[in-house]
Parts: sequence; C-alpha cells; structure tokens
Amino acid sequence: MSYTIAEENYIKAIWRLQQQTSPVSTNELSTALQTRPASVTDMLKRLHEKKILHHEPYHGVTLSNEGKKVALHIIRRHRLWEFFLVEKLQFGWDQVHAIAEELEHVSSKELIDRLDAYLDFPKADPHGDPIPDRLGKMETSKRKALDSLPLHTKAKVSAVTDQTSDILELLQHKKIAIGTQVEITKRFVFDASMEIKINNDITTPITAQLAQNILVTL
Amino acid sequence: MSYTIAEENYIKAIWRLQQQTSPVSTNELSTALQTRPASVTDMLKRLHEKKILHHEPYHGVTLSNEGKKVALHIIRRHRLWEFFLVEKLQFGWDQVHAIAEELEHVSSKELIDRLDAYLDFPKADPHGDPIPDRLGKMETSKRKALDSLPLHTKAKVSAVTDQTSDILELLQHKKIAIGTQVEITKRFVFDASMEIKINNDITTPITAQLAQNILVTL
DNA sequence: AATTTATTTTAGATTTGTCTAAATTTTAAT
DNA sequence: ATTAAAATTTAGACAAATCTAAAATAAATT
Repeated sequence: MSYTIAEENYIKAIWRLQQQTSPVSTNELSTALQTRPASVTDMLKRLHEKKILHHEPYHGVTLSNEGKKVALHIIRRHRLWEFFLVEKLQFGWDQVHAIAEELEHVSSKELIDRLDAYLDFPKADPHGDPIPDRLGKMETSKRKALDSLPLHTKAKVSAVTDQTSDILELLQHKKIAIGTQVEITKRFVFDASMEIKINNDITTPITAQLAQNILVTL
Repeated sequence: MSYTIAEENYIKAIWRLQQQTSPVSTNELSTALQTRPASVTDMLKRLHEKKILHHEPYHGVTLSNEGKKVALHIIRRHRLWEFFLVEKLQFGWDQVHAIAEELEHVSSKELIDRLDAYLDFPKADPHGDPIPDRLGKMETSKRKALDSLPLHTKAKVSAVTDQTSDILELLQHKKIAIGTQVEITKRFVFDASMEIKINNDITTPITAQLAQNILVTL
C-alpha cells in the first residue's frame, strides 16, 4: 500500500496529536492541518475505508495498528532527513523542519535505509526526537515539560514539542539548544512566567508557554 | 512562481524532446509521459496561460525563455540528486533515475545550493550529463552516438540518451560505464549490429539500437 | 483534387482534496 | 430537562489532472 502526500500528512498529524490525547477530534486536526473541519471529515472517511484508522462519527479517531506503522515510517523519514540537513548540509536546526516536510514524502525504502546507514544510524534528530528504526521501533525516553520541573532541579533539554521556526528562533536567541542544562530559579504567580539558569551560567526569564514546549530529562 | 509536480514533469519532458526536434508534438509528449493526447492538450493550454511555452494549436509547442529557465532548474535538481545517490549513498548508476524523479520536485533553493556545495559542485551526473549551475548555465559538449563512430576510432563513453533501468542494466552487464573507452572493431550489414572493444581489452557484440543510445566524445 | 488516415482538440466525465453553507449531533448552561 | 452553543457531518460545488468518445484539422495516398 502507498499513500498520497495529503494522506501521509493526516496520518502524521493524527499520530502526533494522539500522543497527547486520544481519540483525536476533528477540530484538533483541522487546526493542526490548517484545513476546514468538513475537509477533515472527508479525509477521515477515506482513511477509515483504507483501514488506517478507527473513526467513530462525532467521537474522533485513533490510528489502527497499520496506521501507527505507517506513521512511524513517515516519522522515520522526516527525522532522518532533518539529521542529514543539519549534519551534512550545515543547516541550522530551526531551518530544517519545512524542508524535511517535503523530503519525507519521497518513499523509496531503499533510499531511506541507505541514508540511515550513511548517517551512521543516528538515534535522534536535531530536535532531540528519537528516530524509529527500519521496523518502526524507537526509544521512548521519559521526558517531561520544563514547566513541570521543581525549583532548583537541574535537567537537560532533550526536545521541543512544537517545531515551527517561531519557537526555534526564540530558543536560538535565548541560547537554548538540545543538550543545554537548565534549572528553574524562580516562578512568578502573576503570569506563570519563570526565570531559568542556563548551563549554570546566565539567568533569563521565559514565559509559561515556552516552558510548556521545552521537554527535559533529569 | 512555483509549479505543481505534474507541470514540472511536462516542462522537463518538453525540454528534453525539443533538444532533438522542435516544436514538440502532442503525440510525442503523450508517449513520453505515458498519458493520453487529450490530457496533454489540456496541460499545454494551462502552461501556455502561465507563459511557460508557445502553443500553436495542431502544430506543437516550444518552451518560452521562462520555460527553459524553469526546465534547467528542474534538471539541475535531478542531476544533483543523482550524483548524491551514487556518490554518497552508494547506489548503482542504473538505480538512481527513478528516485531522483521524486527528489527533484523538492523545491527549496537553499537546499539545492547547499547540496551542490556539499557535493563540491559536480560538473556532470553519473550518466555523464552536465549539471546546470545556480544560474541555469551548463556545458554543452559535442557528443555523438557511438553508432556514428568510424571503425577503429577510440572514444570515451560520456552519456546515454535513454535512462530507463532497462538500458542501464544491459550496460552494466556489458561492463560499459561513463568514462569507459570504446572502439568499433567490426560492423555487420545484415542486422546493423557491431562488435566493440572495451578499454582496449575484451571485445563484445552490441546491437545497433544500443549503439544509437550510447553517446561518446573523441 | 478528393478521400482516407493520422493527429490533435473539444466535450463531458472521474478522482482527489479542498471549500462554503446547511443540517445534525453532542456538550454545556440555564 | 430544555435550550443554547459548540463541534461535526452532509450536501453540493470547485480546481487540478486525468480519462473516453466524438469532432475537427492536418498529412498522406490514391
């Protein structure tokens, strides 16, 4: 079985959203994919017929086992290309997401396996997200949002949940990258903002919204 | 201006065909692209409106200057990816055409320029075809068909006109690659077949059809 | 030069993926 | 428990890219 670019984008979006909440609603998909709810319903019907997902009308969708398998292969392609772009073509980690969105739809299995070998089987992409192997398996590290970290606890940034260049640009400006050590030094009740110490060095204020989107491991 | 994958495939096909005969007929395009003549007419009308080509109804098409520019950029992407696949991912030169057909439609200009630099600005792809530079310029070597070579004249294989894996598989079997030295040692009138000496070493028979599709430089 | 044949275009239909507007169902609020 | 609001689906339409069948034009042949 092979899928169109539009179908692959839906499968990927559902996979990502259902990590947070499952089942995934039509509206969530509609905002994630920047399309109208009616269009989402149409596509869900098609994907349901292709046995990619379970769709209970009015009650959202969940991927079938086949759907999850397909999703992990798309994610594998996306993350390998991101790694390639940063590692070999010297792109900044905040520039590669959009390009990988296109490259991920090139479907030759042999291409991806050779790319994987050429890159020496990387375990994670430049944003810290794990790369599934040929069989779709990947490490699931127990990460938590920086937001939920107790005061004065040191942790290492391992990923960001949102990968638009907006957030990545902000992180770069604040000198926060994958691997950076962070620690919350102060919290403000008024706007839920906080101050964090970066690499045991300088201290900088960040919004709650940002802290929710930075994932860390202890 | 940006173009759909289908549009890009038409532009590329017209460019290739008009190197041989210009203007290019609807039927030629129809067989080259494996679509029906009626579909070709539809697309030509669209591309004409976009000022990519000149279409004289019933008398074929030629690319406009804009069309040629677009074509050369698509060809640049295709050939750079082919080079990458052979040079870095260790694909055989007969395997890369189909994959490059997909990769060529990823349109980020920055991606292609960085890829070019990463590959150290190659001048020709693995089939010997020249790679246009950022501005669309490329070397035009005066190549001729092996078929037209006089007896006992040594020449170097520089390209193949047809890039289906059928012909490439055959060439690989006969140990003929880009750069191989060849020389016609005998011609047979009966079926126009001939015998060629490869790299001043072994001699092998080849058909006229094959010889017409191998391009050489003296 | 008239007619047959080949080529090309038009007309109308189909599929994919989208849209708007209206109808339906679910959820929340009185 | 109704009613109002929000979410979702259906109905009908549209653009891109293709198709088949029929009509129109050009080229070839007698």
